[in-house]
Amino acid sequence: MRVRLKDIAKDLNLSKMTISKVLRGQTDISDETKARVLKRVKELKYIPNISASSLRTGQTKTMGLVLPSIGKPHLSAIVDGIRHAAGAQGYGLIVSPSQEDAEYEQRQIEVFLSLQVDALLIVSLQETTTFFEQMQRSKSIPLVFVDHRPAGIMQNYVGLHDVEVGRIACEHLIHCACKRIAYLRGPRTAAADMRAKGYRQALNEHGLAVQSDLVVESMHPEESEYRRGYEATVRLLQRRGRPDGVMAYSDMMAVGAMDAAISQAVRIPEEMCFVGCGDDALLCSMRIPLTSINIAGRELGLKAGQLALAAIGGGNGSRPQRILIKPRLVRRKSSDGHC
Amino acid sequence: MRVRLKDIAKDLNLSKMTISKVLRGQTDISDETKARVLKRVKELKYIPNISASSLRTGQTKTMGLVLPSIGKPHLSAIVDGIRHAAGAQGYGLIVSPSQEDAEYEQRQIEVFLSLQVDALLIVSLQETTTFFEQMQRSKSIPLVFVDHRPAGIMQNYVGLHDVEVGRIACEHLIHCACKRIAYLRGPRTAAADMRAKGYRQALNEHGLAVQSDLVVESMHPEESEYRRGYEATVRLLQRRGRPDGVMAYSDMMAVGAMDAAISQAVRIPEEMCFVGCGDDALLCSMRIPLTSINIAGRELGLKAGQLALAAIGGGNGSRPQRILIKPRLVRRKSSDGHC
DNA sequence: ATGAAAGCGCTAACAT
DNA sequence: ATGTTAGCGCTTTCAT
Repeated sequence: MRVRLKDIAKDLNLSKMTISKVLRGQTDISDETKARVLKRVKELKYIPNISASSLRTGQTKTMGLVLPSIGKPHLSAIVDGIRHAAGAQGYGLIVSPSQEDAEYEQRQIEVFLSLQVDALLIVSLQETTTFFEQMQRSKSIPLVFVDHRPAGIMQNYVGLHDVEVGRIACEHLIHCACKRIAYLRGPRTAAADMRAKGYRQALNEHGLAVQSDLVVESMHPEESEYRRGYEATVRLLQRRGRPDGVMAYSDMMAVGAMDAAISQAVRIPEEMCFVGCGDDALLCSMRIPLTSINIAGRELGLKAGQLALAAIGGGNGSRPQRILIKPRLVRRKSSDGHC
Repeated sequence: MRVRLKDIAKDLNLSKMTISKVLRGQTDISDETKARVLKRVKELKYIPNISASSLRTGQTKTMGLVLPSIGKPHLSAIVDGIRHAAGAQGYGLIVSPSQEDAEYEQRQIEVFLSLQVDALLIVSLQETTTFFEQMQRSKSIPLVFVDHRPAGIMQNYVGLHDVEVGRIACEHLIHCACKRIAYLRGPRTAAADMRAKGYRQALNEHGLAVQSDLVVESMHPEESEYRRGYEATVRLLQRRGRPDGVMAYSDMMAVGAMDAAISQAVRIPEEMCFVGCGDDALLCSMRIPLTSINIAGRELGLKAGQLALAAIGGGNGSRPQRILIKPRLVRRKSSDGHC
């Protein structure tokens, strides 16, 4: 049987209350007993039963994070940030992947609720926010949406400043003296639209025309990102007035794009500069090291965690917040020519 | 306040006992009340408090999984398998990343124990197994090591049959009529040694000599895998009697290796075949689609989950098991020439 | 077929 | 400085 407070108490001829007090750092205990208790607790490898204490206190000192998948490098940094924020306040973090399935996501959330987590962070797949509104009607624990925002959201949200992603990438290419900047834009999502907007803004602000045929949509969404980047670039290179700068929605598309250029003997970065997005350690260190937009995932996670903690502490007094993290550019060789 | 059994009971003029029985599918309840209860439970979005029930039953119907990182694609399939096994028996799964930190791993395990999970699955970073032995002395919940095995382990273990990884890759190249097969071997770990062993076995069994200069160690472990694969292959190509088959410890190394070959105008797969390992969807669909060893992560996870469940059910009667999953080859263009 | 009482391990509030 | 009592939400056991 697992060691309980009662066992330690009996062992030391004290009441379990005393042990409990020591463990929670109450001050009305003599230094001597405190030391004795701590010693024995360690020896016996006592591990408190959170279920029991939460029943009494209504707190588990644990936050739950639901995310779509375990395999995406970019989520890793976010998790790390959240974990750091949680740990700093003595909170634990438990995670649950929803396997890219919106319905499964809901079930995971229920698992967390039944485990009595004190706050819930969600990289959600839901398109709308109705499920969460219903949820908050019955039981209201702090809720923080991370990285992905369902439409019409009113709750806490910490995400990426997508307009800035597009703007920063584009401005960098402009500073690299690029005159004809192509954008391999990603899927038709709200986030992708924001990035395209940033791209256009940057061009405008620097007096460059937006040429719509330089913004390339994926023709075959079922293809790999690599191929999509590759083929889009092949087409761009056939254009009269070939682009001298290419920015892509993802690192993988950028890698595909660079390969297309290489295969046509285009020199990088002298003749053409490239910027990816994601700053994936693996992809950016291939062939020609790729300049990329770092999503600042750790900072994002940190902010999300802090927001959750504040909401736990602040009761319902604190109103929903919306925080956008600014990405930053990481320069590498793919754009280091004429900068 | 969250809805409790008592609330539903009051609402329906029943005792909370009756509600509890309905929820757990006891049979001594009239169909009519059962229907009434179920209806109301749904309407009120009742979510049971696992903390409370576990206190009584000693079970949370939840398994915990500790893994080094959230960002590795290969772990994703494993998690999926475990989750599937768990779900099939009505168990929940919660995950916790240890951020590649062995000490942090131990703390995560304690979080799970204090949360009262019914079983623990671990992709461990520990080099030895002493921490776990101590742990099991005080409180013995089922423990399953997954994918990575600390030295001298006596507990349940489900992992990859690493010898087979090396053998299958090598045999495939042999069947592709390769005569001089190089191996870009990975780190100096037990798993990597096993794979090298499989490679040698395959050569021996097919009457090919093991040429030690065809087994390449990473010279600069601080470099990216891509670069290591690239540079190793450049050196191999300078060799008198250049290899006609290359297998690599990872997909990324194989991609680097192929790039090196391409840059020297070697035709793939006509002049040289390549096999990677990991079957990473992204990497294998680049440039020249890469033949790779699929780690069968989902099956691995499934088995691990089932083992954990069996251990929960079987009490301590069931003795530690060791299960090795056989990988399988996924053919793609990089080795599809003269097969 | 339904319900009352007791108790799981812990802690808030109140003695001593 | 230490201990007692009661109760968190649930389920086990035993009535009714």
